Amino acid sequence: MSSLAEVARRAGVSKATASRALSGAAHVSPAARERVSTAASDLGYVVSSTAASLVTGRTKNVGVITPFINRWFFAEVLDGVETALRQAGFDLLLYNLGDGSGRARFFELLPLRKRVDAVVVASLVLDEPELAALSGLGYPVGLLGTAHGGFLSTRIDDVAGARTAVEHLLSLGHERIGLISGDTDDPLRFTPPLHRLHGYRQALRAAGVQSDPDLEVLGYFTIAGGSEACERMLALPERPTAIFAESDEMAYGAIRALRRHRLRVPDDVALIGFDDHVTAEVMDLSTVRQPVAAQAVDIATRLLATLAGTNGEAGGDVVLPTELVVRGSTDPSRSVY
Amino acid sequence: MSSLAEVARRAGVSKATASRALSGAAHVSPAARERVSTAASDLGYVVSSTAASLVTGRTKNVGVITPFINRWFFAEVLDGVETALRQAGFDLLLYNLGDGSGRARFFELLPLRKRVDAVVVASLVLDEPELAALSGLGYPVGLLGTAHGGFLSTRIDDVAGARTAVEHLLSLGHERIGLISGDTDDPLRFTPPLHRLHGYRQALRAAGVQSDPDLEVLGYFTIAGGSEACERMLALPERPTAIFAESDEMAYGAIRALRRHRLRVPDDVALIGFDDHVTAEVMDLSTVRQPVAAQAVDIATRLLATLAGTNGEAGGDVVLPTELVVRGSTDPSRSVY
DNA sequence: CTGTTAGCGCTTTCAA
DNA sequence: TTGAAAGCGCTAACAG
Repeated sequence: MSSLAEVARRAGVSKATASRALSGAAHVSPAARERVSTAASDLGYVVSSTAASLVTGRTKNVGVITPFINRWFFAEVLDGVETALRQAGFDLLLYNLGDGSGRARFFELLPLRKRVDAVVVASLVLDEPELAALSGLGYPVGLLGTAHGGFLSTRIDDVAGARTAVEHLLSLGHERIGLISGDTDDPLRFTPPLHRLHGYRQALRAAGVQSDPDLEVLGYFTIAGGSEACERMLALPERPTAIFAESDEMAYGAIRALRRHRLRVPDDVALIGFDDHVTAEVMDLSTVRQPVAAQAVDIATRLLATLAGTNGEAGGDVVLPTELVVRGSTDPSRSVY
Repeated sequence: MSSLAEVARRAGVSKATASRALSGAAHVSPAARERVSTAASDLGYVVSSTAASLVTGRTKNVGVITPFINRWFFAEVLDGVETALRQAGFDLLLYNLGDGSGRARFFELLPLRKRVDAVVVASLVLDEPELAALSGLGYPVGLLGTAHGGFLSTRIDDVAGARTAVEHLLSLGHERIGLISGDTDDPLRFTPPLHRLHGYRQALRAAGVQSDPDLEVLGYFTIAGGSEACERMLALPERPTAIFAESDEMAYGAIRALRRHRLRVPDDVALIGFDDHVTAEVMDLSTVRQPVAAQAVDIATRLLATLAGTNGEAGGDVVLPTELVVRGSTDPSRSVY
């Protein structure tokens, strides 16, 4: 592997000039620039990012912290962030928390210290010590899916999205509407569970519909959890005529449970999810679409702008719109089957 | 951010001793070791990986190259690899090719040069120049999903897996079996399309069933492609009684098409996929399960062992088993609905 | 426009 | 067991 010194020697210039030419800096004669770049390509030279980082203090790496990777939402986020970073010449360093202990270890050790220039936090609700730890790093931090004073953030309005879903069911004449929810008690989880629950209750209240605690069942944001939650609702003395699941994946679980009970969707029970998961269309599931990749690109781009100093005081918190997508699971006339 | 020099000063030793103590090297007195580690934690010291890399030549980074991120298979791979790397104290640098031009740019620039110690290639069929470029890097390379002489690899037997799927349909009495395939013409794609096609044909031949080119339809490994492929088969003068889709996602597309035509699964057309995608169970889809995370962990672990010099000549190519999973899409008696 | 010089923070001989 | 010193490859003043 050739070094800058060899390139400089071959081009007949000093290391400084070679460095300037290669980095596209000003004050280099066209002739020198030309000879340097020829020498570099002849030698197959690549700058040692490690040596460059040591002197500049910048790594050209952005750390991305996720609670999971193998879930549709996070994979989509990673894709969006990676695309934005790659375009700007940054590398993506992936930190997956995996579970509670992984999370604790991460915030204790902060393995990304001195390894990144900025951090993207994907849909994690951070507690105060965690936030403090991240701030203490001194890097710009971008939050995706949540907002917190002083941090850059991009998200959707989960409350409004949930309200839209429930209003759709109400407009169809349903009043006994079940909710398959996430866990709001665990303070370390995402905000969606909390916000989508609020939206659900708001919509019912606004419509003058009495809410029933029995109809709010925990589904843990998984297919299996959604299935069990639905089963529990179906065991009620008076079962719901419609269900809002806080995620499409929980809605899939509900579909399974409903089919087991030989109940037809939407004739016996109407169903709407949230996300517009990649398979929602084939499942013919009505849902509230959220722009995942767009959120990822937005936060990454703005973080990069901050790093480059070109942010120009652009607002700290961006809220992207959601959209109701009506399919066969609430409207039989739209059923594709 | 404190430096090694400050730690050394605070502990009353030289930088050399501090470095040795911190890295757990031998020849350090217990007393010195103790004082150094106290000083380090007092100061909140973290080694500058960048400076360390510059002198050792090792980065503690592993590059992972993927064609996509936002597809179930690759997200699962990333998760497995990340877990294995994290455990060994390595960071994961993500390189997503995205498309043909991204791929070309990647192999031309090789942006991971001087940034990683090893490379994992996830389910990409590399052509000779690409393979040469990767080899030329001088890093250990691990292939996931394919094998190539001289490289470490972990994969499944796609031919055998496909054969199993088709044999299952044959055992059910089907003879007119359609195939929804991937694109075998594009030399830059995965091997699965090619291998699963072979398995399909092998199984038919072994059973003495005449294969029909009209029944082999391109589905491009997407839901939409699977749907269109199925539509085309249903338009044939004599439609198939069973379909093998080379991926679960294409099978989902087929389910959609079949429902549109009011055909029942499996009564009118039996259907089997490949992968055991996370939603295959809720779709009640029979399939051939492949251990994705296990493949990822295996290749990452062995790559790390090679790096550590502890590989001990462990075989270069590991083939993990697949498993037939029978559900309601081929066996009505097992239907969960 | 170009070259000289001084480190960035660390590991690793080599000597003591 | 410990320390001094020499770089790893590069960038960024500072002169010229």
